[in-house]
Amino acid sequence: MSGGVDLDAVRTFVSVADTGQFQHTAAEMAITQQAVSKRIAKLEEDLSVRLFTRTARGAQLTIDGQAFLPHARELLQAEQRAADSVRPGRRALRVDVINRRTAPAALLRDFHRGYPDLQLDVLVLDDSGVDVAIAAVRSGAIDAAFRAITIPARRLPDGIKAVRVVDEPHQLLTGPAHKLAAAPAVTPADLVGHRIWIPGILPGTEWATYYDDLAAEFGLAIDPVGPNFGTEHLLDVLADSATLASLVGEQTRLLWPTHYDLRRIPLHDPTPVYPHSLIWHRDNSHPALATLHHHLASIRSRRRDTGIWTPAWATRQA
Amino acid sequence: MSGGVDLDAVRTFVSVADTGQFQHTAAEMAITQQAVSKRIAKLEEDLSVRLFTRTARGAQLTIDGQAFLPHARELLQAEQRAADSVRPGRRALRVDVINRRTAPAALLRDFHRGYPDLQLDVLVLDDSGVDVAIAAVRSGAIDAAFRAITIPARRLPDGIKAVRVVDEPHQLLTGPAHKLAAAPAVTPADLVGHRIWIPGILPGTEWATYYDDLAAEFGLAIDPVGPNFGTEHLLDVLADSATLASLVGEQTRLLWPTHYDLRRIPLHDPTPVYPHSLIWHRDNSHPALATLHHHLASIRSRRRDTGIWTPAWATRQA
DNA sequence: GGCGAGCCACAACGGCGGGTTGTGCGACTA
DNA sequence: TAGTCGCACAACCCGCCGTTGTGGCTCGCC
Repeated sequence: MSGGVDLDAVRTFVSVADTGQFQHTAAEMAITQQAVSKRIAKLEEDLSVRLFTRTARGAQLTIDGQAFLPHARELLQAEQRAADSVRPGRRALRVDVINRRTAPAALLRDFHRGYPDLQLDVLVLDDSGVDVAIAAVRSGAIDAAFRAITIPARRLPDGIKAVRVVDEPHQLLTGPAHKLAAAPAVTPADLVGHRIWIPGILPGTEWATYYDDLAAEFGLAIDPVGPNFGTEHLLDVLADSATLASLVGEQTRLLWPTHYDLRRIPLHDPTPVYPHSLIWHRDNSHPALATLHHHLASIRSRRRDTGIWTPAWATRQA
Repeated sequence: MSGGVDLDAVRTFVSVADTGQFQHTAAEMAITQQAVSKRIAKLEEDLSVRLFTRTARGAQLTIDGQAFLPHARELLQAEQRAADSVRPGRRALRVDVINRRTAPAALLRDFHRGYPDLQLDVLVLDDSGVDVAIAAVRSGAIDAAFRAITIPARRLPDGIKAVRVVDEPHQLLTGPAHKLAAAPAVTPADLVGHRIWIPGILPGTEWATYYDDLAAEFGLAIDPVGPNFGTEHLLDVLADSATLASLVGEQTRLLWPTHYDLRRIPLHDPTPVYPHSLIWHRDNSHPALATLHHHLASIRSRRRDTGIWTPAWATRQA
């Protein structure tokens, strides 16, 4: 029960399965036939199963070998993808999002669906904050970031570019017992006096800035404090509460038990939207970055410009 | 450019990423802290990238490390699946099909969709022929097989059971210039005098037996000979031919360029169906096998019993 | 500010895994 | 039956990777 599988052995196995002969593989991999024999033998011992039947003119897959083969190929491809994800120079396009349930994440899923051949890595930088993202883009560690730009455009570091690409409308999320649960739509003014609970927002982050401004603008009681026990817990509390509500992005896909009977209620007059900008470096020549720009250009036309609200700092941007 | 990645190093990497400390990982993996340090260092060298920033109270992922982490997890899962596919005793349910484009393969895809947690391996035994499949089931090398049983039920080896589960209707496949291309449906009798081309059928296989009987029954000219250049070639030839047609399973999903304009024409009065039986061993106690039986039972009711044709040997079965 | 604690890296050493060469054995062929 | 082809076993040996021992760095605490 060593458990561990040697990838070189797996590579050797696949080669033998393809060529049908230990010797071919030996030549191909520039080792001796005996080494191939040993590798296969060890792999068979590790898996405690026989992979080939040795005949006088080669090796033939056993049924176990046939079952193992596709998994072996998949394993090697996974290794390739893993190595490619950090390969300096020609790695996957690396894009940062604030979190995986916001509109940009959904947008990137669509992008990936449209260009499945492009290597794409979506990641969530641990320390939230635009500065961190900008620094990462500047250093070349990541290729792009979807963030809300809370600082004036002219103060961006040299070479850093940013364009507002996605406005994510917010919706009110309530349980069935909430006073606004039956409303077809509500305005921000309707929310005055109601408690809005958005747990897990750390002070000083983009989120905090946005919700602070939103609360100040409309006189709302947005309560960002309180421990974040995860989305499930939030939904759990909302489902039973007549006084608490929350705000979620329109495209945020949440899963909850049907008996929770939560409601999503659109916001109007105006609709608060979260302004996501794409941030990238002027000199970044990653080919997939151009493709991403292209993809975004085809989407940007769908953006609404009237009836929406954003913080003052967002309207100062290009 | 060693290229090869050591899975033990990857395991170590993931552990350090989770715990945040080399020492924790060392204790967890029952090795020394120095060994962990070396493994990570070597992995970083292999990938020529820095994965952690070492601090005074632990190790923190770099951005490259964050990008690598999900791929590393995926890689380890792939290793697990590969090992599980042959793990004696509790390996994945192993089911043989005649080929991956027939109805049983589609059925297994549905089965897998319905029970995604079950480990399932679909394989195509190289040497076609029922006997091979039966022998494999008998030896326990595979758990089940979808095959056409061409021998009487009573002659099955002891312990081997078989039940006819899927009848796959055949359709005529023609190019736009074919004389029958515009017909909404045809009968086998309509095919007399037309050339039916089904390349790649080896003599002595289940397929050959079936098509021989079909041809004899209705006086058809089914031409199984000729080299098999692959499906693309077959479609290519059909698209341009006014005299050649082929037979395909109703559920066979073929992809062809739209300008080929190929037609699938149902067969009636009677509809030739290919009788797939599930073959398994009475004493096989693999839990997923019971689930498969359950799944099949819920489907079997959809089988038509009238207006179909099968070879005589098929009707002799239970 | 100095001292101790915690955590990681470097150095020297040793065992063993995995490569090599050399040889043997079984199967198919002429 | 001799020859060839293809894989396995044996002996050897190098290098990798683990160990122990130690040093350096950065905290936090008195």
